Amino acid sequence: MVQSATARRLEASGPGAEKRRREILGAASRLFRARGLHATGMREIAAALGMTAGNLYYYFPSKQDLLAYCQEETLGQLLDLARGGASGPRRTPDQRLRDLIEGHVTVLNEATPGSLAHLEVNEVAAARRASLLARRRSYETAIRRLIDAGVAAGTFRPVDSRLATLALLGALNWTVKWFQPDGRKSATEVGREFADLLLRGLLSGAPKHARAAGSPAAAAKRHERPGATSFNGSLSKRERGGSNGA
Amino acid sequence: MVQSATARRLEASGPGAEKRRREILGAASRLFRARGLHATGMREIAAALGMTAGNLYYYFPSKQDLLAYCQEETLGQLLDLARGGASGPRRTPDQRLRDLIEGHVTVLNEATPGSLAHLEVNEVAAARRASLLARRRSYETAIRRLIDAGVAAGTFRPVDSRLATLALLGALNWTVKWFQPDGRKSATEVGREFADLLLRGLLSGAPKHARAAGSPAAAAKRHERPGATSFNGSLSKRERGGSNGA
DNA sequence: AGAGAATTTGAACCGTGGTTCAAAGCGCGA
DNA sequence: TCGCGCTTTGAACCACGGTTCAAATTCTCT
Repeated sequence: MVQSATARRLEASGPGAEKRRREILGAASRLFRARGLHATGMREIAAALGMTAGNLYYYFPSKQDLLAYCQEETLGQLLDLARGGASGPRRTPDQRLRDLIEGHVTVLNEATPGSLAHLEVNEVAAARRASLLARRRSYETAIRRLIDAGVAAGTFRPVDSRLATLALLGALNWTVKWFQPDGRKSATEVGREFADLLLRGLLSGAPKHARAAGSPAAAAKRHERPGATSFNGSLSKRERGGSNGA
Repeated sequence: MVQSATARRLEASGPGAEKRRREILGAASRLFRARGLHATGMREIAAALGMTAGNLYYYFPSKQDLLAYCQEETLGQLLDLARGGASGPRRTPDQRLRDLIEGHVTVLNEATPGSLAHLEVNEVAAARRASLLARRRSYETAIRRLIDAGVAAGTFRPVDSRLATLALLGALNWTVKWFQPDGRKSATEVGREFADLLLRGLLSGAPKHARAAGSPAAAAKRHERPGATSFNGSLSKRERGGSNGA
């Protein structure tokens, strides 16, 4: 009960310590994202920086903390983004939302230090999760308010801002699953197109939208798929790892 | 080298076997989704059905297979959906896309047996992953073609159909992260609103969109956040599990 | 009832991976 | 150069969880 103050002072007090921590965080983040959270071991993270597994524990108390800090980092950047747009002079909600979308994609896919998204939030322990969720909620609220403002101003159609926010965030966060730095488009470009897509939608001219007459989810009702996926197919037991593409 | 044909016949040949497998698959799927793939152990899945861990191996050769089958199942339903819409008489691309969106959300969030999305694809071993990725690609292509068709017909604005598909799928797949069966809206309702949102976008009237004059991602450049997240905060070591909310 | 197959059990095996720790290195001021 | 903290090491610890297996139980058909 008294070890906290004393025992903890022993760890990482030097000048380069903070920088070192950034490096570790960076490597961890990169690996988490590339190979998955559970697939990356502490030894692996350490090896990526030419150091030893046990040495990591001189800078971070646990893997959990590594993950938590990654998320805090990213979340911090996103919140900065949201706040930054808010402080600007008089900009319309749609302009601000555009920038936010573009920035979001950029932060998630190009930012160097901690690029791990909200993904895997439930992997962090309860105590830390609470803080993360609170900040995430804050970010989501910011977006939602922006949409509400747009609706109030008449710029946006009257929509369920909660759902719209969720749809928006889904599209944006999902980018980490497929975006490739050496792909044909930069993160910022993707962000720009996404903004356009989400704000203007797909439809072109005056919507001659007749409510789909057919049965919408009727096809989904075919649950009884006879022998669709036979279980007795060839099953190669055991097989591990390998490189994972996008 | 000769065990395959012989040894495997010993497993699960009875009449109720197939039904049993469905049950297992269902429980696994439910748990995977609720507590996360790695958080759910075989013993847990077994316990959920009142059986024993080792008993599962009488029906499935490995946890990997459990996961793979879950994904195959879901993917199969989605492909059915895509094909179903295609076979219909003369329906416009936007109508078909609407239905597909609605169906997608429904399948992912209400379907009983295997509701695990494309998520976690890289968790399955190489051999099986290949098949899954192929089918997933097939599904994505179907959507993309739908969009292309819509563009060709003039119903949709000229967009990068690849990006549009990705944005769409992101929004849809992300629903599994927040959707709650006992929430205020059913999966189908959510799907319907999403369809509307994605097809029509947020903007209302004639877009008086002046290209955002300000610096778009300028705020994102603030990487040097001074002491924003101090690392020396209180760090509670060790802490495990706990219930995870959405 | 009884034989043989289908199913289930429970305990043990075992690799993996997060974590700890005492014993070195290393750097720098005195 | 000596000493003293900051760092790093490497090996070992240990629990967790997927998996195996031989024995026990249940089911079914005659």
